[in-house]
Amino acid sequence: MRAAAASDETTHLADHDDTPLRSVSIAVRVLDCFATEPQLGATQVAREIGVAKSTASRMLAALAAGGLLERSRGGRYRLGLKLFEYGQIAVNRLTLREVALPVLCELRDSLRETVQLGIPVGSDVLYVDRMEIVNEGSRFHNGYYRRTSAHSSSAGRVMAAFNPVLARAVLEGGLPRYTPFTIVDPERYQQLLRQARTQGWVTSREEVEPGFSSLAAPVLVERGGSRMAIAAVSVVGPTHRVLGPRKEMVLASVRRGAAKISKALVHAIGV
Amino acid sequence: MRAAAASDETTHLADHDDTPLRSVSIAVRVLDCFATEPQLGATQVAREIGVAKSTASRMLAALAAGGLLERSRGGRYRLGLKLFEYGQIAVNRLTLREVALPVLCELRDSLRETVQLGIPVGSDVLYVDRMEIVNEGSRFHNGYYRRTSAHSSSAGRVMAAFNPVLARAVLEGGLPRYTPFTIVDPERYQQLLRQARTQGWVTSREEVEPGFSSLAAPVLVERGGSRMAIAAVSVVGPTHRVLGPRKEMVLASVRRGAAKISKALVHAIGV
DNA sequence: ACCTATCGTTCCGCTCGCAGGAACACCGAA
DNA sequence: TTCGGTGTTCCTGCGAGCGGAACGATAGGT
Repeated sequence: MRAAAASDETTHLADHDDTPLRSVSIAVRVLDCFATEPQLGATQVAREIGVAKSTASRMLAALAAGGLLERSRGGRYRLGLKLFEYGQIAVNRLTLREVALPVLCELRDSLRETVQLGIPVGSDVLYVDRMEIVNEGSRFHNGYYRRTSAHSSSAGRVMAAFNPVLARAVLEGGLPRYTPFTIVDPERYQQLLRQARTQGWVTSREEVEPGFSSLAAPVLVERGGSRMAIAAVSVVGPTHRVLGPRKEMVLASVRRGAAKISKALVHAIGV
Repeated sequence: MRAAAASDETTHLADHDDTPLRSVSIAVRVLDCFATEPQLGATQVAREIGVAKSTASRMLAALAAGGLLERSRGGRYRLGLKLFEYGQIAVNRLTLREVALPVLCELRDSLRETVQLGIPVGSDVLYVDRMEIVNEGSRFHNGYYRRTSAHSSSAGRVMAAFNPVLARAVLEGGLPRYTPFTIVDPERYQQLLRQARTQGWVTSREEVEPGFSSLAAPVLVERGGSRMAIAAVSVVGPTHRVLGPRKEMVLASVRRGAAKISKALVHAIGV
């Protein structure tokens, strides 16, 4: 997931030493630690990024003073709500989201299933919007809005089919396994991409989380003469509900919604 | 916001002079600039926080290298999507949100109006969840999830009624005017708080945005023998839809939902 | 097309903030 | 209580980074 330093870790500070502002760069790396672990102490952070314990402690205190981190009981730290606040500002600049909102709402209401809007980030898909419904009992708690590897989710795969940059990033990043159904063979994956390219949609049968499946259609924009995916609309729910008898109906709705967003984006400037 | 450290101690006007990690503290202040202005250049940031232009430029470059900022055309910067990603992680640790999710979904579906879940932050209310519906044409575009002054929104006022800390923060922070209907008189405000305390709910008639009104009920938890508001459920929409003939029905649903969340929180540990 | 005002970036030297190690305070478990 | 663990603080030298000025690039006014 941290594609930046994926190549070769090598504890000596080679990884991106061209860093201006050494302490700021350390601060960012401290923050990055919390992407995988919900809460951490000074010692663990120091070990993770390879600095002195005192340095980590000071850094944590400084970030907490700035509101980017918060203290939890036991002197440990966790990401602060200020990040949520700023994150909302960041994501709200996407006109994509604004355009997609009514379409996603309508989809959610007519299908009565959870609807997502994902965009490619590195070799992952980041869900920038999600319209939830109540799932009696079980819930899709893959974590809200977390990044997901683009090869296993339907949204990621359908975007890769229509986005060479993403496809290459996925293949270079490898295909980790999440469930027994996850596609991990690059050859098979590319075959699925070709298939997706011709049919214009993708399903993912319990490849991310057992019991849950999804299907997705791409949001396409004209870019340099060809149509490229900049986002995808996906519907996720218990397998029997989205890939069972309702599959054709759900699929038609999702494709129609994605197409509507694509069309609306033509008249919008920017992404 | 910075009110956290503004309690009383340390030096008088040097509001951030106690800084550990000077450059990290500057970096945070740079980020803070983007809370009000969507995109900024080095010169504006330098002027805003009072550092040399070169310093601001280096800081912006470092933050962009870390993904907290992104470059936009024209060499300017804006908040990066990584903040959104981390922000989601930060907000997902709130068990409040998890508990509230099904209730909010149900409210949204039965009322067919936009439903929000807010928590107090400083003297503001921060909306940590929002269930949207399609509002034909006009939309409540107060900006998703932005903080709102707690005195004018129904969620903020009902929380203040059941949360002395928030009430004091609001009164100390002043009551800015947003629309001709905004309550700006502290005396009148406190009277409304007393009224809210007895009736257990609050309405806000176009006090935040013309044409839109809301009503809210508090999420209460036992804290030190008395019941204190830690959140509020609010419904917002065009005035005639939420405060018109449907008002009593909407109000009953909101109060029932908030009570359900309060009850569910008793059996949950943490916040 | 020229010129100019203003932007963002880079260079450089002096300085002072900070990394690092060790000592300290503290908590929970054995 | 002891002990291994934590987070925090104190100190010092050294080098990272701040500020000022110089440099290209860009845009708008003329």
